[in-house]
Amino acid sequence: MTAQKNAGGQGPGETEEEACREVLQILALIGDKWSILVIGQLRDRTLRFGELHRAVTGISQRMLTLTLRQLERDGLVTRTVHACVPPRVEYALTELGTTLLDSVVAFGQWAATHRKEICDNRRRYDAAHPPRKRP
Amino acid sequence: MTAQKNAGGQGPGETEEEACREVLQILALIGDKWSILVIGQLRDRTLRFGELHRAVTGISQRMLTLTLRQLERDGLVTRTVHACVPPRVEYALTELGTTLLDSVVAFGQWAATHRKEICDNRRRYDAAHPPRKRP
DNA sequence: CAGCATCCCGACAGATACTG
DNA sequence: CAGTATCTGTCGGGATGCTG
Repeated sequence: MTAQKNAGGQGPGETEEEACREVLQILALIGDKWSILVIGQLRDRTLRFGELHRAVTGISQRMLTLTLRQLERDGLVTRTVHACVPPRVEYALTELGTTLLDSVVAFGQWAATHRKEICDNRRRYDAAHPPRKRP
Repeated sequence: MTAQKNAGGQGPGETEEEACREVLQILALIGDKWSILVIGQLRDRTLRFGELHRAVTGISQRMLTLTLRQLERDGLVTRTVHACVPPRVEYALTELGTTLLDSVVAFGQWAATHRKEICDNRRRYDAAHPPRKRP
């Protein structure tokens, strides 16, 4: 099925290399510590900056801003400024953002399913490979 | 569906917080630039260290070693040393590793499908938000 | 061949202070 | 309230050199 293979396929002068890089770049998005957490918070309702800041425990103001900017840039969230005082800025998931979240959750299923197994593997490995002795 | 919710669920004294952290940690695994590339190379055959080094373009010896150690620790790949000279070390995907790859590929579908859309969004955003003027 | 040890640099996260 | 600006420390990761 070439149509399948070419879903989101390369453009005319585009190499597979380039496409691969882009995909990796997108994968990195979900590896990002904060992105998924922020998106997760926006799952079922729009939130204000401060609400997000409180909801995502541990994130700094700076990181929240940067993360939101990136998500906005990618078209995963919308940023709506209400012209009033005090300022009121609301963030919401776009449809694209929702589909991303769904996919990530699907992958999260894998992680949840194999979490224990992986942790066990780690413990076993660490037991078998003790931290260097210094005689 | 509580059974669903508890797939890979928490142990006795384990908080949801901790479980969440672990899942995030696993998600970070695939955000890692090299992990997926290495795993991808091992998709259909076992490879030697040098072969991997050549196959994964751009990776440094150091990063390849570290990546492989992490994957081995997590039980995603096996490391087999053949006692001969010159040394011969072979890496292969475990079953767990295979299921991970499958899941990642599934997510990769999402990325491939929306790649263009995201890139367009970025271009549009960058056009609308020119890099700061300094008067 | 496979891989560990060391040095080193740039990127990036956190804290803090200031502004529309 | 919702940011921006700046400084600073850390840390990932590349290059290099040495071993089993």
